[in-house]
Amino acid sequence: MDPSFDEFLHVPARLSIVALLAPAGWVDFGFLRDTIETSDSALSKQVSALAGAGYVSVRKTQDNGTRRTHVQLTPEGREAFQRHAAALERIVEAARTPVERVTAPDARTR
Amino acid sequence: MDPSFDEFLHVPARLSIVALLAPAGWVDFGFLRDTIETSDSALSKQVSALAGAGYVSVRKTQDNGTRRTHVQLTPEGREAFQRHAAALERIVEAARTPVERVTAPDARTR
DNA sequence: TGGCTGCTTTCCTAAGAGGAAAGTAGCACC
DNA sequence: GGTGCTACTTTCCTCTTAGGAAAGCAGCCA
Repeated sequence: MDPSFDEFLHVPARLSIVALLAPAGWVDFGFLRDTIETSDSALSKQVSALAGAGYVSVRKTQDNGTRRTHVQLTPEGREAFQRHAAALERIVEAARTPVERVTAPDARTR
Repeated sequence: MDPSFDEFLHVPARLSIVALLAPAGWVDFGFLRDTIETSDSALSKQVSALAGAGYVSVRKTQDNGTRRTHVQLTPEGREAFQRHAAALERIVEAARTPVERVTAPDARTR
């Protein structure tokens, strides 16, 4: 398989997080959770996993009273996502290009 | 999540099979197995799964001596794939479009 | 009848995802 | 300074699923 196909990023939960982060800067946890419609625990685990992979960085802030956690893609995370996105586009694109080596089972078929 | 995002098709093993079938007609089992570099058993299971979902049809042929199994996308399989591919493109595209609602943790951060 | 090819099925193990609920850190409030 | 609250985080557990290995099977040839 295409080496830039990133199985780790490919899982839906992770793909949606990273895709949402890609065009943004720091995004807060609650917004992420509500937008991708997941639970605190599921999101927290995925964010840790992404942070562990070096794909996102996490920052805690305190704006008088409210404490929030923000997440941002790291440069490596962005690159990984771009590579994976490119791999996906190649797949989708290849799927549009008729290929040879098709063994048509014709006549004496059953 | 986008309703046309097809989790069943999204798994890499299935995605590669379907993407390979998309531009082709009948493709034979051995070619499929060698191209996507998987095992007989893994491929057989995925093909059954896809057939069970109505996404592919399977045909056995016998050309004097050699017996082969061929697989083809069904119209539903093709549509499902196109929908999923479109969902992927929307994700990748959305990732390029800057989004509002980004909570920037600036100054008093830590 | 036995062997071979080309899948198919079974058996098993291991990974991983997510729900539920308990845990925790920092701050506000009294 | 203890209590509560908010905003996550971690643990525990269960369930699903993928794939390797190997046994099974069907058709055909010799």
